[in-house]
Amino acid sequence: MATANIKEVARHAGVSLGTVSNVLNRPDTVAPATRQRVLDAITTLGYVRNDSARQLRAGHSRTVAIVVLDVANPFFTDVVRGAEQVIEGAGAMLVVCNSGEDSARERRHLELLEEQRVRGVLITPVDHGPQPTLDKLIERGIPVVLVDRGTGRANRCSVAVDDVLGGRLAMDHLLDQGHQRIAYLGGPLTIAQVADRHAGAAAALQDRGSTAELRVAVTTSLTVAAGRRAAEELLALPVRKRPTAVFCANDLIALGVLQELTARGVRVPIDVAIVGYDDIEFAGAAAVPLSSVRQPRDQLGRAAAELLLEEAESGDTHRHRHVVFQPEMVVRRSSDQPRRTRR
Amino acid sequence: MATANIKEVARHAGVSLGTVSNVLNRPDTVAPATRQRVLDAITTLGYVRNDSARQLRAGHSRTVAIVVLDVANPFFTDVVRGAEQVIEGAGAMLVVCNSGEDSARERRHLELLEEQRVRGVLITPVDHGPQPTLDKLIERGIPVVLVDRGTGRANRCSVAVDDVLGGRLAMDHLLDQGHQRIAYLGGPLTIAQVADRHAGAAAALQDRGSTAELRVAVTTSLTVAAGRRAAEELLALPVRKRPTAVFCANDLIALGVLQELTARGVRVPIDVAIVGYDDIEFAGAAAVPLSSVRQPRDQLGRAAAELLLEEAESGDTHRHRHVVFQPEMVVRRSSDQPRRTRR
DNA sequence: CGAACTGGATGAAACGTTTTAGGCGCTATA
DNA sequence: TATAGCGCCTAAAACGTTTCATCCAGTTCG
Repeated sequence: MATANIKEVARHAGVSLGTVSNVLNRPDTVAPATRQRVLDAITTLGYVRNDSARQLRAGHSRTVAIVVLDVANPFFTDVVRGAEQVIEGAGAMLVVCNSGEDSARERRHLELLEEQRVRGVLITPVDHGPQPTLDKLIERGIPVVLVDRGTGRANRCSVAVDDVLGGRLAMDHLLDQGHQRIAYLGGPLTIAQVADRHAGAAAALQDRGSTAELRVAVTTSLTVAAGRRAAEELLALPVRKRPTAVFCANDLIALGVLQELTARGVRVPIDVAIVGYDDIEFAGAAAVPLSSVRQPRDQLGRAAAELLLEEAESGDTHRHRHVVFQPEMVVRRSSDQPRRTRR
Repeated sequence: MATANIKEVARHAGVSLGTVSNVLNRPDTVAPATRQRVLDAITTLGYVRNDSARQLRAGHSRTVAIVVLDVANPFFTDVVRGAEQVIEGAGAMLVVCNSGEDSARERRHLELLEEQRVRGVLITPVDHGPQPTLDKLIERGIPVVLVDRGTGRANRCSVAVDDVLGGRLAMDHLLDQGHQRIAYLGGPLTIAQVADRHAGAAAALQDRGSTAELRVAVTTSLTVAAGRRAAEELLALPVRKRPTAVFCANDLIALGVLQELTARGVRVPIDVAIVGYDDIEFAGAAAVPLSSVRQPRDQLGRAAAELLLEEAESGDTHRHRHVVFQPEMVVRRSSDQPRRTRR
């Protein structure tokens, strides 16, 4: 119970304290016989390294934190899995913190992480404006990598997916299918992704010189429930004005829309086509498999983790980088229904 | 950059080092004027407590870890959210570790957590047999609470949901609807939940003296893909032998089944009824909303966290407890189709 | 044979806290 | 006027590592 420490191990093995430390950290510098004696002592005493002491000495820990907006959002869980691979491969530990889209919680987490002198932080910040707590981390020399948000800041690395391109891809697909009345569902528009995807859709329309109409319906959040409500509003429109296709800012909304439409007897994709965004696992598993814009989520996590480790190791010589991935259109049944253009 | 420490703060404020510590930990024991001087010094120097040193002194950290089988499984994310509330309410920090159903990774995590002298561990262990790494933690005095697995161990607390009851509820519901050929889908059977839910279903059958048939189809995992494959196998049966209802060990399987069946033109619930388990968010959001056995997931997380904190505080006087929650049958469209009993 | 290395081990310092025992100057009490 | 008590503060001892400067005994080389 009274946890054995390195000193007791040393005494037990009949060597000095420094030698035990060498066995632990530079095994090749100690003679095989001695090494074995120390290892034996370690196992018989059940010694386990005290990481607090080690960190205290080292000045920083070996854990990397990822602060996500919502642990329950499949997008982030995939990013986490990607980051895990890299971080654990480097012998460090990834801990997941959940801000729950709440800046106060985010701040509290960052403060605690700073106290813990974490090796680095991967974060999708709640706010877009100035981020004093984050800047403080950076000043202190803790590497920060922005995930899927805020590309373009000079004092930190970032990884992101080209949301404007994603919006284009979705819109091009729907236009290819001959849709003339299209709705974009998502919100709040203060979220950069939501705005960018819409910008991409609008740009696609303009580039083609299409006469199609793109209407925006702003939702209060990016959830299934919000999707249901948005669908209700669509259904309130007279059929002639009703969009024949909806492009949703994420798959949760799309699933909500899908559920509400089918519940009300509107056929997908015959009456209304749906395209989502993110391509979460459940997108393909929906009763009407959902077309979606796929983001390379685990790559996003991996790239972020790699940038972080790189910065943590190279220190001052590090030059911040901004990696942008390209999304991909995945067409499934929910939008696979070409229609005649109506004049 | 060269992080200020408590000593510099003391010098800056013209007090002793111990006084600064008192301002931080027992503010009321220091005279208001001095306190203010110290606080000013802290802000001007941008001092941030070094948690490693604090932990080293204290002998343990203020973080609690939760080790889940899969961060991407909505069941666990909800448990995490419940636990978070309690842990953060107590001023501690919850970190999420992902074992990914891999005992090696689980072990590695536990070892690192032990090195970090975490305050406690909430865990759903990968294996059911003896758990040496976990026992080692307990011997060292680190509280461990089992989550949804392994109730009945003497040396640790646990929280769980009554899976046998859950199986009963589902089966009773299907029998009430008049089904005579029912399949139970899930696996591997070495997972206690999978076995218990089946046991409950079988018990319900027996208690009623029903003549209905309960066939078991074992899957290799509890995923959407496994559900699809299981559905394929069901479809291979001649229609007369085909079950009219399937009870799935979890919602992921149920969603997979639902997708495959509808893709193959089998109508749910008219041709085949489906009942899932867990009632994840997507269950209600499926195109045919899924009947499911709901587990009080956040309560599970909350209760686990409370037990943990209790144990961490009371120390030796603690008596281990095993909390069991009761599941609830949520009937939705996927099984809402009474049928005439066929003889 | 002396000098220069070398592999292997040692001892002590340092990391930044918290805590404990005590010190100092007052005031209230007997 | 002693004494005890109190409020406020200080000094020093831990906590368990890692690292760095040494040291020692061989070995190699000129």
